[in-house]
Amino acid sequence: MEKSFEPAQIESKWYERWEASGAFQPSGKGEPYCILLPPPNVTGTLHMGHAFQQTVMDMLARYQRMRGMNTLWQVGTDHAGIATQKIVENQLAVEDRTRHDLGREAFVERVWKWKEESGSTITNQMRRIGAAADWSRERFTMDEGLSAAVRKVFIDWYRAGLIYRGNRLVNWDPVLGTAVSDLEVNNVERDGHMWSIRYPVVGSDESVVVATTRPETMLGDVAVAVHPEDERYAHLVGKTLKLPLTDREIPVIADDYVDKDFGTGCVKITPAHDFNDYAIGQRHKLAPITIFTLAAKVNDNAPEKYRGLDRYDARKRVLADLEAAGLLVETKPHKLQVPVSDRSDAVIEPMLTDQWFVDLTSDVQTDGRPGGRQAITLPALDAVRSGEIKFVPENWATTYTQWLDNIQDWCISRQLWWGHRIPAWYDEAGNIFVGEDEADARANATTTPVGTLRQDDDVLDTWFSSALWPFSTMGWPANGPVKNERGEVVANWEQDKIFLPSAVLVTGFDIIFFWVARMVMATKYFTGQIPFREVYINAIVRDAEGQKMSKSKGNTLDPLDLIDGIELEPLVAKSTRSLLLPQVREKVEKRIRKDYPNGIPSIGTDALRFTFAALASYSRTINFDIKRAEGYKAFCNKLWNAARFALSNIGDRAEPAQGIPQPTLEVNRWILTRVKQMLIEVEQHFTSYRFDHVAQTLYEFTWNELCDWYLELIKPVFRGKSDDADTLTTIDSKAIAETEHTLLYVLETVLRALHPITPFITEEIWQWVAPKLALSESSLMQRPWPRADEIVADDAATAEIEWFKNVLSGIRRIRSEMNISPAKTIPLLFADGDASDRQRANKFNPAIEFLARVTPTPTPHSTQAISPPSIDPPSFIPSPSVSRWIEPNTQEPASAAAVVGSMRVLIPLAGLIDLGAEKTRLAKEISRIEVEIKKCEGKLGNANFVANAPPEVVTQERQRITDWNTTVTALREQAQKLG
RNA sequence: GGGUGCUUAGCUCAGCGGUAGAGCGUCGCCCUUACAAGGCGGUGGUCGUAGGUUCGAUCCCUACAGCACCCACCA
Repeated sequence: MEKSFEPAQIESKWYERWEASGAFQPSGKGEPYCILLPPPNVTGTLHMGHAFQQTVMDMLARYQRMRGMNTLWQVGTDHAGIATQKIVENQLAVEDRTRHDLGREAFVERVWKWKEESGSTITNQMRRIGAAADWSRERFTMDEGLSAAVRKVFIDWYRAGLIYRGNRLVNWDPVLGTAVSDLEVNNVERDGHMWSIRYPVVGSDESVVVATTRPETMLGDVAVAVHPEDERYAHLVGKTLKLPLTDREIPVIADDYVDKDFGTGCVKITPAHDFNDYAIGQRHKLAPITIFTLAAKVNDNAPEKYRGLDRYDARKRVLADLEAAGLLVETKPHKLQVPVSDRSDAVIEPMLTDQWFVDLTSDVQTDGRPGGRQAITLPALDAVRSGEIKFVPENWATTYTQWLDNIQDWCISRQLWWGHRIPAWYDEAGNIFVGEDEADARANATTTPVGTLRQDDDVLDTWFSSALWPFSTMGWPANGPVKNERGEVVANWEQDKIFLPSAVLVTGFDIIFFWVARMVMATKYFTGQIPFREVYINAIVRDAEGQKMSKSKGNTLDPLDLIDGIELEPLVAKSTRSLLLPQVREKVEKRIRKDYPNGIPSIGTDALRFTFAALASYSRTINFDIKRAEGYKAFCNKLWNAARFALSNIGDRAEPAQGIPQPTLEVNRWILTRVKQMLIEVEQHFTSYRFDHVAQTLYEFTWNELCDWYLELIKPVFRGKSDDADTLTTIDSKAIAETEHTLLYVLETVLRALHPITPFITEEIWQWVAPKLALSESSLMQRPWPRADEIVADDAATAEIEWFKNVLSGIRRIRSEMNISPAKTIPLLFADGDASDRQRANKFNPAIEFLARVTPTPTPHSTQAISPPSIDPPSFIPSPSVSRWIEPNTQEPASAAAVVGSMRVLIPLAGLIDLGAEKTRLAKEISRIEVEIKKCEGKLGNANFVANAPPEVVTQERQRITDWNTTVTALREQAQKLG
């Protein structure tokens, strides 16, 4: 093995070997366990959020696979309608062309070409994270198989009356030229104005004043509304107003939507460009007047002078004209929420257009069939309410159910070219025909088509196909095997439906509505099953200061840069490349030079994954700090070196050790006990998705138990090995053999337990370890998860080792506090204590001498052969009887002391220790314990405590006070001896 | 307006009814033959505020304050 851990050297080889071995595919044996990858946008590149989420999925998949589950991690990518179309349109823009220059067919072909060339960026990056996903089943939402599912779902829902086409007010993105769903609109606070405009009453000197943030929409006003109980305006209801700047007259209507106390209490009503106004217009049967084109320019319904103006130019003109007419009463600054398109940042314009909708709100259809609420929404709601689907952390269930309780119909048509084209045709009379293709649509027609049929130009919302992911990827609705474009079988519903429901969905809270809810709806409806049993909502990754990562802030991190490391200059270059504004570029560059003066060090995949695991508590954000990742790289190095230590001490065994060790030495029995506890905890934490605790448990075991203690404690055993083999007694070689076996077993077990988090380093080390244990598997990936119940715990051995650790810690503390060099050998004596202390001191003497650098006891017969030990079972190595013990009532040298139970561990002061400093140290220790004793006495002196607290708590408290008293007595005695 | 979180050591976070923990940082001593990406030891917290429940509250309840995020919004 190399001297230190070099991730780059070992990561490159293992992934390909694993994948080639078929280890990523379902074994076909055991209980099905499926994880669905939220298909990333095919346009995407891996960011920290992906890396985190995928690490979580990979840990689960690897863990369950080792546990013997028939594990499928289903992967694929999403066609991402708008995002992908935009990329290719941007390419065309460079050539000074638009998609319309190419025409639909050629454009779509070009997008496909782009997808073939660039669409696997993100999946290749996933491989660098170590994702053990089944790539042989990789799917794309526009695969033929998945497209067939989309068509069937659309047609079935249409025929069930659950999809309808309607002329409705929708969120229109005038830049992208398409409708978007409610979810794709963000409300952004902007500084604007509130304008008050006077509308004269026809045939009167009176007038009303309305307030608006969008004065240009007055051109489309159809009424002014007041509250029905507003006495100020009661006499005007039913009267007519002169709509300024136009030749139209509009009524005053009464509607209790109006808030009497807001503004003037009068609201202008523009049903064609405002959702609330639309509802009011419907209630009062007022025909909406659309005044904008789809590009948000004023149309021919407005007076001529405004036509063709962009909505913001129109606003200026309208205001100027109102001002000139003396009808602009007031202008004041006003903060308002502006609806902005998620994809283009364009301000959304509500527009009346023909669109397709999924009914999610009606209870019963006019013909008596169940409406969308009954058929789709409520089953999705019940799946979570009933607990059939569980959210982790569970409070997200509230978010889910509240959204479904207030859901609107889902606008599924998009005026794009890239996507699943809607399987609907229109005849020349405007009748609708839906089917797999034109022939099928005709065959299923209920009316005779008039003239030729023309297919709907629109495509479906990207999320429509994502909603089907849990069953479309399993081969639904085909009867037999589904093949990809290369002719390989990727799914077969008859076999693969065992993976439905999947075990857990790992995803971000931001797509609970977009995706999670819709998968439940569609999967429930079409398969009768839930799509997944649990939904683990992962945290959002922020920077070290808790700020959102964004390119314009310059605080993003590329997971691959963390893995590979990157020099400062290339980092600056790549971080500023896509930034357009010079001042932003400058700011970002400055920040990067400040944050990473030396670039980013290479952390390696394993350390990055360990960091993600360690951060994955139930908190909803995690702050990623490179410092932390560097700490976990150190952990990897620690593990690496522990393995080197083990392997170099064991050397080439003639015969490999096999099976689970049954050692007799306490130190070995103790570490096995600790391994058992560690495994039990790790399993619990996996079950509850507490990856932070999984990581912490493994970290602490590996570092604080295995490395800090076990490896140190067995050094005295192995020290015997370096001696001439002839001088070893039988017991020595037995002790060495069982220790080697235990060490190998423990190391191999911890490698298995760590493998889900750090697959690369564990595999690499395992390859060195496996031959020495005669393991038949060729890869750690094939090893079973270590079972805690195979290991026997030994509490007695644990008590022995705890005693020993206390003695050693006591000596170390004295050394440190008294400034005795760790290299200096010191004398050691024991006093007081009981019989078991004597026995233990005797037994552990050689280990104490070795590990605490203690002067060996002069043994009268040191030249003679070592006598057989009187203790059974043998300890580290057999020990001659020692003469460290100070008998009662004998003179003892002035010493520094540590107390273990009732025993005093003494280091004689002569020449080593400052008497005054030792007195101070003792006094401090005594007063600390006295405080504890006071606390205990306070509790036990309280009759209510003794009467009401659980008996075991009272017992525990009594035990504590006894222990403290023992310790403090010994300390006081020591203090007194020092004078 | 409705909802959901968070507030614990200098920083980032666990803990959650019965002795306040980790990592990083910091301080001291050590290049001790697995590891200086290391070892050993130390420092550091009246657990946001105020009440309540309880024998006992960082933990449960109530109110308040501050900070986030989500949803819906008054023209």
